[in-house]
Amino acid sequence: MSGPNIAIKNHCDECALAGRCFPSSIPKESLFHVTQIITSNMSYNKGQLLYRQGENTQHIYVIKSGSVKTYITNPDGAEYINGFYMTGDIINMESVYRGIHMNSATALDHSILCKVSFMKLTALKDEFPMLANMAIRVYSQALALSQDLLKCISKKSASAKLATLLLILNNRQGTQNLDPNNLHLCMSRQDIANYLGLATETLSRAFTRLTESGCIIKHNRHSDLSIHDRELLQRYASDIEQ
Amino acid sequence: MSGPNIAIKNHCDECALAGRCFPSSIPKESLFHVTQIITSNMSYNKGQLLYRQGENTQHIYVIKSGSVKTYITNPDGAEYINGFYMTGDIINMESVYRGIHMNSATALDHSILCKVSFMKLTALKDEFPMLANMAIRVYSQALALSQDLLKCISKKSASAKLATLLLILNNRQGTQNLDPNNLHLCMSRQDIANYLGLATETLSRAFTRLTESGCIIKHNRHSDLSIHDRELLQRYASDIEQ
DNA sequence: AATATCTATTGACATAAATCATTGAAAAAG
DNA sequence: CTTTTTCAATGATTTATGTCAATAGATATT
Repeated sequence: MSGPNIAIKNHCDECALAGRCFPSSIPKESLFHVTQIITSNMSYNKGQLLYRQGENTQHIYVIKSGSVKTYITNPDGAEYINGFYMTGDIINMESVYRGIHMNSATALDHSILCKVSFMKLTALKDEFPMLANMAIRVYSQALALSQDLLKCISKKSASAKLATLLLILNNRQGTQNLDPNNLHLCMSRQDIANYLGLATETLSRAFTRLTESGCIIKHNRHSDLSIHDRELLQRYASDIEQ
Repeated sequence: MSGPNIAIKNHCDECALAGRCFPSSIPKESLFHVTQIITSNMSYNKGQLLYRQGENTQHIYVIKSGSVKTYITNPDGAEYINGFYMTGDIINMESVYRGIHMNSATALDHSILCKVSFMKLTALKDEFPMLANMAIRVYSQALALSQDLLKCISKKSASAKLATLLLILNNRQGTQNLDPNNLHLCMSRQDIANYLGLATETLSRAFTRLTESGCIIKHNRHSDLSIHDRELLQRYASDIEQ
């Protein structure tokens, strides 16, 4: 769907993310420097592994389109979802300080990413000091986001957890949808359940509940829904409706 | 307790945290610059509010000693713990990008903090480029840490959650204790329960369980315990023991 | 030192969520 | 187009956790 009809630009000065990405802190006439240190438009299929926890790494990844989940695999096989990321997000920033992937990442949709060497980015930063400011702003935002998502999990009831997640995802998908109430769930029920600390069956019942109460309308079984009564959904999210 | 017998140094070149804090990326002879942009050794009593969510902010805080909790207060009054922080940690980094406190912070013990203006830090960074690298490393580490703590919450059973938290706290307190198995819980049961998404009673029963099974030994009712059977505690943490 | 207050623990019971089993719908494979 | 596989939803039952109530151990106050 997101393939041929969107013209993917190789150069940062033509990229749709321009204002939200690192290059925005660099003068236009110097942008070719950045284009040189990135591997642009890497394409990943749905379900494809981007990287594996424990491997060496020297890059951060910018999601140009699509979506990604990051997760930790325990020795005993259990999988813990760290977060869901989408267009405009930068992933693997937590791995910079040790140079080792702190978690694994898999594409949830067909996704296009840019790969930026943080070594080369550091070098470039000496030439363009604003780049460092940008990096810190991006990091600060990432920290805030990760704390935000935490709210979903510490919530009490299953419906409240799900309602909170739906509101956050809707808020994050923002202007990407035509209808601001539309919501696309790129991850499986199992991923969501895992992330919220619920059994898939319990999650399913929570979906049923939110649907039957009129909060949301499901357009198909998996991924497409719209928020029908936002206020009610917010009440569910704060566990006022039980 | 941590008062008069520990000599608190005002200058960064004399600080015990030297190697782990921002100034470590600056040549010794230039350290006086840093000392000028920090407000050092601010003292907070147990239970004292450091800052409140929503307020304007221009500083990050370095914890020189003591411990701090950060939390979000919902409109409906519910309190969600974001995390527990201790000696060497830097807090409020998530607020840099908007200049507004994203959460509130309260001292859990008598604590001594340094307050660093991030405006002035940015200015100084132009003079000492390594400072930016340090900042990014610190941010990266903070992100990794916040994801680490996430594991506690998404864990299944109450005992598993608690066991995971105890192991993480023990790991983080690290060399601060004489006995590496000793553990000091600076936060209340309610804070822990809130953080783990449990009722205080359920948490209490989890403590009893870990105690009766011989994983841990409690030295008093509240805060002091030691890990007696680490392997068993780790089994509880991965939910192998039910 | 005695009282009051707060916090943690324990017990009894209700309830939400996990588990096991089944059905049904959609997607993938033939 | 049919078959197979995968994934989501639902039902019946068990279990873990939440809730309400009481007790006991600390700390603070008088």
